[in-house]
Amino acid sequence: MNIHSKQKPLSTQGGTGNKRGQIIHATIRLISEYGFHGTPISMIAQEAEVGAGTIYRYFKDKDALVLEIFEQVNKDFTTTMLHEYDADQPIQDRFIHLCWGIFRFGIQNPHEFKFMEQFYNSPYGTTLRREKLFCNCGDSSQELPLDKVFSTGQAQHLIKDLPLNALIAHSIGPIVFLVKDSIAGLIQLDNSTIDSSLKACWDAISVKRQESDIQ
Amino acid sequence: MNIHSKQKPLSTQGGTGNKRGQIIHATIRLISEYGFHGTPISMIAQEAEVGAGTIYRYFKDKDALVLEIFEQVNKDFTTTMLHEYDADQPIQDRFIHLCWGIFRFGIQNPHEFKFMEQFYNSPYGTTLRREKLFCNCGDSSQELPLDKVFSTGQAQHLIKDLPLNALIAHSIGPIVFLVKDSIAGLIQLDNSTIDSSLKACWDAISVKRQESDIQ
Amino acid sequence: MNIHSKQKPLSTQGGTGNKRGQIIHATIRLISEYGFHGTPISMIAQEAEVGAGTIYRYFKDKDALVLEIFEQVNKDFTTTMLHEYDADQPIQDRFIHLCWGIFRFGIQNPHEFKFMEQFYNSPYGTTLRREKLFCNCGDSSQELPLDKVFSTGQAQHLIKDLPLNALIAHSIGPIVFLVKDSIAGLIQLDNSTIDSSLKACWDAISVKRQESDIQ
Amino acid sequence: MNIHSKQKPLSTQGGTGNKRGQIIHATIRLISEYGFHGTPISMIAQEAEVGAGTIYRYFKDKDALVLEIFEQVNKDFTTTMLHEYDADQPIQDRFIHLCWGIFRFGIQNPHEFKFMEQFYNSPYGTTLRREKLFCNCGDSSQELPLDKVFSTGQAQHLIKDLPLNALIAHSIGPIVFLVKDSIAGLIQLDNSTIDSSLKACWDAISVKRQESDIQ
DNA sequence: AATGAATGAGGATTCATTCAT
DNA sequence: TATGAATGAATCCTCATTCAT
Repeated sequence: MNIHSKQKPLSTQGGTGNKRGQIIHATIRLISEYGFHGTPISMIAQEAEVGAGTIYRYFKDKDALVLEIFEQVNKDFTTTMLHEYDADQPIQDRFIHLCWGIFRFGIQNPHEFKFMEQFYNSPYGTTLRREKLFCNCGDSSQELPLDKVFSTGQAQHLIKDLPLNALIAHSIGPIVFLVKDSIAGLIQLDNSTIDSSLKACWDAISVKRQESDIQ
Repeated sequence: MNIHSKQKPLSTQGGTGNKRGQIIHATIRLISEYGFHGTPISMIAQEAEVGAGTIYRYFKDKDALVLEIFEQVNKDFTTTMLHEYDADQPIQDRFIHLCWGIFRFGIQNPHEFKFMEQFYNSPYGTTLRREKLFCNCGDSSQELPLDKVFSTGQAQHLIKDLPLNALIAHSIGPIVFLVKDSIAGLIQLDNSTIDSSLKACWDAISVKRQESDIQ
Repeated sequence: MNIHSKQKPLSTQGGTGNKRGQIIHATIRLISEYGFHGTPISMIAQEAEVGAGTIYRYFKDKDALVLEIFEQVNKDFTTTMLHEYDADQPIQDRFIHLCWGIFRFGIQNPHEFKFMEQFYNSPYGTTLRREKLFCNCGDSSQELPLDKVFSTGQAQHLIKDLPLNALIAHSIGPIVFLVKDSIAGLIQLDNSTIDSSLKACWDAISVKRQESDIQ
Repeated sequence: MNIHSKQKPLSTQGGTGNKRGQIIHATIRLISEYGFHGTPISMIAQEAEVGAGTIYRYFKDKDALVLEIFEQVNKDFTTTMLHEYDADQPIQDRFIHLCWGIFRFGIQNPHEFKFMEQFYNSPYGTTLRREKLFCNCGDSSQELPLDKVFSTGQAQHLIKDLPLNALIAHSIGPIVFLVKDSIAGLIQLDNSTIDSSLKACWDAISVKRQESDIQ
């Protein structure tokens, strides 16, 4: 199976019913394209082929709709990253695997990816970040896998001694840019391009042990 | 003078009057925080301590206001990047200089920086990108300095043979992430952190000449 | 049945619902009195006992509301004129019949009549006239019954050889004035007054056959 | 001198100064075209090449501006009608003379004519009419010349025994229609057309003495 | 006297949300 | 349960009027 093959979007697997799924999909598609404020409930209702009032049977209000979708999409995102992930592999392999997951998710779920971007660049996102920082409420208490890779890699002196945020910036930052460009049609993300990009990411964060040490 | 020292925001230097400047600043501050659609004209008027109608004396409508500010901020951004830039320096120095400029601009003009981010993540930004791509109208015909560095660096086999978009992703992507984190208070961007981050960016895109060449 | 007896205004017969009819009636009443620009949507909403937003469920915007009403009223007007009209009658009878129709319509539908006047004296009306003149688009291609009467009457040398516009001016001009005066309470339009007015109209446009014939 | 020859508009002869005249002319031109509500003060100021505030030096507010202009135009209108009027002539000649005046005024002062029309078809006009009716305030107490012609003509059994309003409707109604059509370019009002139209007006209101006399 | 920048009340329109069916 | 008509608060924008210069 190729990275570009279509697959049933994760975000509705396990949904409680059909209408709910239709609403979620419509919301993702529309918000990913027009943004939160550019997407009226009426438009969602129409795209979902559902009455406007029906949306309020499933979600308290527009905020709740978006928030709930974000959490679902975020969960799906993590799931994709962790698919076939083996924590016993070497650090570099684990890093590459996780980053591949981001590419996979973004390419296979462009709407969901852009939705997340919209979300992070909205007041929601800011609020969420702060909450994640200051109170460890929610289920975000568990250490994220990438963080684990970084801390372990640093302990093994494979990864540079940069702040965690910086390591994330140097690995996820480029990928986000690339996936967005890919969705916008500005770049063709074939496997070799992805491979060399991931190599570049690794170059950015890894200690260049090989050159001096080995020899 | 330190990177963190405050300075008069560029975007109003040379403004035609006081009210106009107040409006621009208020808009930048508010949109950087709440986004375009989350910032009503009335809120701008209040923040600018100006009547709502006054805004329309200076700008045709809300779109024109935002567009004009974006163009000004973008110009200021380029100016900051190119400050004391010397195209005769070695590629790596030029790369570092330009990237430092981004950090400088983002740290000294956090509102402007977030404003630009909001802009690029809105339908405006999408449109703008497409226009830049398909028609080389406007004054965007001149090659951007970073692009020049990349193409020159590639010609000298100093920089990896990645697509231009990918090179940009690997240099600007991390910086944008870091500046945003810095503005959000999630990381302290002191000079040494910036230096090591820029080193990481260079590692990502540069050919590791040393290893192979030396031997 | 007397000319002055009230009757259900034509313009809502066959309306799709109640609210729509309320909106139309309120609009006609208010615009007939205060004019297009003197009648805010909020006033229409209040008069129609309807939320302001409701109006936009039925009409795209204020222009569409007015335009649609005008077309309906115009249609009703024509219907009233042509009621029991017999094209086989002598010219004078046909002329009188049609003009009586204008009186009937104006007296029984004073608001609609003044609405039409407002419309014709607004930029809408001017535009409409020009369109009618220059392109025979729409369904205005069919000759109006009064025009037919005039051309036929001229062919029979019963009606003066004046330009069509002049004939219309001499027949409709006085009637419009009279109906407006009647609505304003400045004149009592009983049947005998109408009869003698119509006789005057006929005198204005008809060839005085009698005199010459006798001699 | 031909009816179509240009002449200095009456409405500013004897004005107190230049600015005032400019304002009045601009207002007439613009309101005649766009209507009262379609003509902002700012537009008048621009057309008059005068500061917006200046208008308020000469007129209390927009209402006063329009009202005052109307009174002036109305006075000019009467003046035009009465120009070289001889109350000792036969009734028909006097009638023709006065009606000719209306044509003259309308053709030579199309903006003023349309302004008056706009005025009469606005709430102002309605109000004015009522005031004219119920209280004989203002200087409207004097009998209008046309009224005098009608009453005298009726006394001489030359003019039909119709209500005064009806006589006005049958004489002014057609003329107003014709002048409006002329201004709109829908008809060419040369002298012979005007003559025959006035003949038609006379036919409408006059007793057909000839027929019966002959017998 | 003349100006036109500044104001804010008021107008058109949108849209999240409710509720009767 | 599902609907979509109805609502009115909130938004963008206009424009009559004021007032400092």
